[in-house]
Amino acid sequence: MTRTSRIEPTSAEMIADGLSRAIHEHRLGPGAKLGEDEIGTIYGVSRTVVRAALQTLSHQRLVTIRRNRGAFVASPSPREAREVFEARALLEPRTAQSAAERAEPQDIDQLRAHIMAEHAAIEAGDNGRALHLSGRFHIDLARIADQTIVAGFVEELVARSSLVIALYWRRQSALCERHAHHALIEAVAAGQGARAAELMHSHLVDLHSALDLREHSVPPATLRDILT
Amino acid sequence: MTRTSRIEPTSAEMIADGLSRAIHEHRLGPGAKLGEDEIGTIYGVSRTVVRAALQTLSHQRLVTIRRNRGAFVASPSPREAREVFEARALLEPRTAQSAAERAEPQDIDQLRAHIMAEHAAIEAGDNGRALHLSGRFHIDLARIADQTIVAGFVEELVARSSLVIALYWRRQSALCERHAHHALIEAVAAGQGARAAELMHSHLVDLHSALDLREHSVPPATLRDILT
DNA sequence: GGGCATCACATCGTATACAATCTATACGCT
DNA sequence: AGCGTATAGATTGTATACGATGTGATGCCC
Repeated sequence: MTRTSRIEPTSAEMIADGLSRAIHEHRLGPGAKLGEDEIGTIYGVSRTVVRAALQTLSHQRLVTIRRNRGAFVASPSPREAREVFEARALLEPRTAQSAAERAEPQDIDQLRAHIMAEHAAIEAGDNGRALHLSGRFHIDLARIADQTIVAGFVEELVARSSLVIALYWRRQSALCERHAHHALIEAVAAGQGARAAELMHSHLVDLHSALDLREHSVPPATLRDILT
Repeated sequence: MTRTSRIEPTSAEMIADGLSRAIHEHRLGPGAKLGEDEIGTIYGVSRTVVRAALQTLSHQRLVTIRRNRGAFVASPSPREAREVFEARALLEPRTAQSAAERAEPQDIDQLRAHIMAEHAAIEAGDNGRALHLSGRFHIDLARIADQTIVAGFVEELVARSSLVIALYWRRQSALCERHAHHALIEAVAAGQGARAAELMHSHLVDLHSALDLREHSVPPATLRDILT
């Protein structure tokens, strides 16, 4: 969610947001074609605006644009997948630590609300939404840490993680997350920076180890795309 | 330098690159207006393409786009400036360490070549180019570390650092850089990861402390912009 | 003379039109 | 039949046109 202006979100931003959410919630999978005319018709705008939105998503690495061929939902290679989690393991323990050191009571409330919504989504069987909220938790943590720039990086990495999970997730257990996030909140609420960092690190390692990074388990939409 | 395709760089990419270099080399200062028509005339393309280029730069945070007002070279606030160097201090020691652990002889040669070119630029009094090369040094180090994603972040941060330096640089001494980069190469060449990380950290702290982050020392190009 | 409304101009935002490129089907050849 | 080529359709890349929104100046009123 790249929020450039606070009020009146540009139409291009709205479209980018819509597509972004669809990708996050796995309604659009890696490799899906994003035709300009098609999207334009759906949102009732011209291709000009759609192109701007697709370019935005392309810069966030959520979408791959291939010259004269169009835009597709990105499908990260195993290598990219590994790097995404390496980068997160580098950044997020620090944001968790800073968050623990600076968190105000209202921040804690916000985080707890997040977790509750996440649990609700899981109960309701809405896995897409649960995943989305789970990501937001990490982003909000970075925001609380009061490090805008790093928070931006984390946001991008979380988005890409969603694609990685869509491609390489091994088991369906989102349960481990519950405990991890809960323990994190406790540490943050208690102002235990070092512990928060440690918990975040092991949480990310857990996530990483739940991936099966052997060759594409699910080959992208069309076989042709791989060979092209 | 966002190199999406290896051959045939898109016209939009060429324009973005051109503007990017101009900004890096301080030929375009923070606050400078980037009119679409003006740029389009210069490069001989329509506004459509220019807009795509400006959007790219905007996503890299090198340019700020204000709705219905146009694009301007970004002028980072003191807070942003601080965060840029904080983020670098978080990322780059690690890339330096990895680089030291993985560097091949050819990588060392490349780094040395960079330094020599940098010195040459300084001797020639071409400060803009020297600054640009100095930035490339950090980016190449991240590349050698074989961490594409983190390297991308570093690239963005280096670019933004260039703006920060344009706004907040206190003394004109680029001499300290010489020693710092030289020492870094030695550590990398010797495979001393821990030492490389340490050197990188203190190098960045040095850079940061050479800034004067009290209010905008140099008000942006047009006075009105501040008041708006 | 200072402040405010109004108007002309410049610039941006979006839609549309045309050209370039790619995809896919159909045809002819070996 | 298999394979390569040609042609038609679809999709993207770029340019142009028009409407919307700011910018700056002029002129009026106080």
